[in-house]
Amino acid sequence: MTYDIGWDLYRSFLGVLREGSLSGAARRLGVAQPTIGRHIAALEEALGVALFTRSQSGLLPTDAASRLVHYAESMEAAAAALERVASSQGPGMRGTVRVTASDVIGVEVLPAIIAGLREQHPDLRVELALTNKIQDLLRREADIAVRMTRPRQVSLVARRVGTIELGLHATRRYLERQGTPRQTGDLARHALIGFDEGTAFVREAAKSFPDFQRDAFAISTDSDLAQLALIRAGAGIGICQVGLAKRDAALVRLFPDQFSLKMEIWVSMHEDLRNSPCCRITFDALAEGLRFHTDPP
Amino acid sequence: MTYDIGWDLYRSFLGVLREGSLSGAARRLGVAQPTIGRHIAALEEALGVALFTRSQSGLLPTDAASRLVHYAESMEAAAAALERVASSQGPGMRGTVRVTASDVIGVEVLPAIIAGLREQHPDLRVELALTNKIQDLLRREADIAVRMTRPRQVSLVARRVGTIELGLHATRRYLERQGTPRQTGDLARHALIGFDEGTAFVREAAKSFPDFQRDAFAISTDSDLAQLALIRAGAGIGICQVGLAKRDAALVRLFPDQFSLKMEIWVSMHEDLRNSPCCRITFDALAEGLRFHTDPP
DNA sequence: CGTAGGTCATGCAAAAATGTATGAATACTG
DNA sequence: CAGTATTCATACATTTTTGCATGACCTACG
Repeated sequence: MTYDIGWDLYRSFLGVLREGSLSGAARRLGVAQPTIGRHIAALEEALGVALFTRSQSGLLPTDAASRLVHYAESMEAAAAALERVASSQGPGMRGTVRVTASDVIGVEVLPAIIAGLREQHPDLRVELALTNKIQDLLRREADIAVRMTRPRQVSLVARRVGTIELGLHATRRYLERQGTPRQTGDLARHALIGFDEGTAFVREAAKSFPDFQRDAFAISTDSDLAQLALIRAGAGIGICQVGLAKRDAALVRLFPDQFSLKMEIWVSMHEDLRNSPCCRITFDALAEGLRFHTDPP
Repeated sequence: MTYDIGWDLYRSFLGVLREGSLSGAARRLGVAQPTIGRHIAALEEALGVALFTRSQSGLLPTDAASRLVHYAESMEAAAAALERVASSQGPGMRGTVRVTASDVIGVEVLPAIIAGLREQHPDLRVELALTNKIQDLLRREADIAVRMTRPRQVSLVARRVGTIELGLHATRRYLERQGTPRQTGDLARHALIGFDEGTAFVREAAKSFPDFQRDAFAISTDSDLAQLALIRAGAGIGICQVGLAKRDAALVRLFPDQFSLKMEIWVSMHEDLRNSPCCRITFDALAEGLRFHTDPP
């Protein structure tokens, strides 16, 4: 039934969706622009559906095309997973493992763990996908996920490695210049660093802290990394992980009793991957490394 | 990263896995045999892994290849789902819906429901995949599943439509010839129709009925349809759905009190498909039709 | 308002993939 | 045990696909 449409057409389709133009997709896929154009035409012909409205400035996906994105992405994820598994065949601990985590964890915590892991296993490749969007382990968009929430899906092996505490911080230097707030109400007179839109979790959590609200923020960004960098640069007072702040002698924690937010850290992967030595050893290394970094559960 | 391996290679790879030979895959995919051979060679080259051991009688997948099957199947399922969604674009109730169910349900119950549905919506195509293996709705191997167990996966919409009772049956004619067993112990002297290997569920259920055990079966098959046909043909005494037996005046139920097994019937689909008119209307038609056919939950 | 940089579409040549035909080796079968 | 029907591999012709070059068009910008 599906044997008359070449799968390469779907690859080109996805490329055009990603890049928004035939030319862009051609560059990305390493082929010529007319080739992509012909692929799209062939696919539209085969499916009997218009996928894009052509224009000189690019191609705009139709509603029909938008409804098909997900499936093309599934194919891509499966192809990528297949390649990763294939790369891990052969003797020794060789192969590629794709790990997803949040920005901050990925930048501040994981590098040391991964470095240690790769020191022991030089043939192990690690792909680090940093995003706050939860990637789908079932679709194998990633092999291993480090997340702040308990995974709900079945057929995942998940381990709770510890908890991370968030707290209000600023640099010593900032506080010397601007004065140290004595009570939470004083925060209103300070440069607060906060979120812009924020995730559902963040918005919910913020409700508990009436002095740390959106309209009070002097600087707001949804990049957790930028918030951390701003705090470190002495731009003001913001929230970051207590564990990270402790490493940095220049950072001071404020109102540790009133401002405290604890999150569980989970490492999870698809249960099928238990038999994959690479994934398993990476899983264990992440769990152990994070256990060391975090507070006990 | 995955942009140097054409997806068509995976399609050929899957074809060879399915058919066990280059020639077979070529026939299935509608191309020539050397083409498939070159595809496999190219894929092995690109992945750096031997996928098959060649022989004159066909190709034997290596362990490495076996570990990759799943991902190629995922791609195939995604491609098929994409095509189905594409086919449902456009005005009116048009499109293709893939329904999976067990053999017996699919042969004895669903045809009437599907016929009625298609009478109302002639442009609706239905693919009926009959298998006792639970197809993965998340991978979109099917759009809608009719199953005897409550689906455990999240992100599925599931409706319990009723219960089905299984009981011991035989034809009136058989009983006239061989005599009607008066007590369950008499069954040992009869031609019992039962399962061969059976599923985990069946083996578990069978434990409750000491007189209906594997070593007592005169005829055994794992095809539920064959069992039903054998009962109808008067070959002996076997288990079938009470609802089906009632339709057939020639069938008599035995030991309705001692032999009774009730199963819940669930209709489920991926929650994303609620927005697909075709899937939704098929889902509703199946739920309503099955509700009519089954006993209340 | 003209230039620069981007887009897609088209004609033609080159390259690549495919198909056909054939050979060699194995497995089944009467 | 010979004959038939498989299989995969190879050589060569053909078709298909792709790439290149170009033109037409739109947008942005000085």
